Amino acid sequence: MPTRDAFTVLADPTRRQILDLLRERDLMVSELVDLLRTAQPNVSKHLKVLGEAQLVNARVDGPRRHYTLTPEPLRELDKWLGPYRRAWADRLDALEAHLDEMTDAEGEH
Amino acid sequence: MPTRDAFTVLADPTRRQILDLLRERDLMVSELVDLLRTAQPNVSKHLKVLGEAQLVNARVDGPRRHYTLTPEPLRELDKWLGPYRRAWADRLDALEAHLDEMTDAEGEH
DNA sequence: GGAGAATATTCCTGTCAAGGAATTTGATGC
DNA sequence: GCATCAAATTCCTTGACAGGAATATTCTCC
Repeated sequence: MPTRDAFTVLADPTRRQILDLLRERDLMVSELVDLLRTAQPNVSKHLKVLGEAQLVNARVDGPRRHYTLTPEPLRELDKWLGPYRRAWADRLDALEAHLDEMTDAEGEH
Repeated sequence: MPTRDAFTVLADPTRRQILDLLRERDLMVSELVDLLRTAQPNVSKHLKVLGEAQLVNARVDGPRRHYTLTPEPLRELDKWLGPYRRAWADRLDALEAHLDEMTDAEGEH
């Protein structure tokens, strides 16, 4: 099974919700089940996918497992986003320039 | 059909490639077909999805359409990423602190 | 208005992934 | 060792979606 890339993993809303929850604090599976109101096997399955993508890590504690967020892979996403940040900044600049131009023109006649 | 969110739209590698290409300059469909080496109908379909997600915009020019990147929706993604940036910065800080601690301990004996 | 170009749409098929139900594995305490 | 709790795995069904092939639309030019 080809391990899925970060984009694919994040496409699922339940998984994003899990990550959001783990940002606050570590949680064990049963806690996630309560918070997400979804069946335990599904939570486990999503955690497995997240684990394969290195986005979470499990600390074993007897029969329980405490899951921790390991956000490093998200830096890749951040990196991908970089050039686009520039792109939308440029668009904002262009918009501003355009507005300035209109204001100038208005002042002129 | 419920229009897909940014995460879902970006999960497809071909669509990301289209966005990457449009970052350089506007392109018409036939140019994208050449660059992507994929069939024209598929390109059109992906462009449609990207358009619904407001990630691209078409300028009509006779029978051609020039597609432009409109990166604004990506700001949402950037926003989602925000708290995680903090999270991984914290983790780096913790790591550094830990290394400092080890160095200190080493110096002490 | 007909031909031909550029692009969009439709139909079809295969694949993959999510969720439900049931079961299994693993660890603990008695 | 057995009952029990926590979590993982398996099996199944269903829906979504990407890609291919064929066709339809829309515009331009003569």
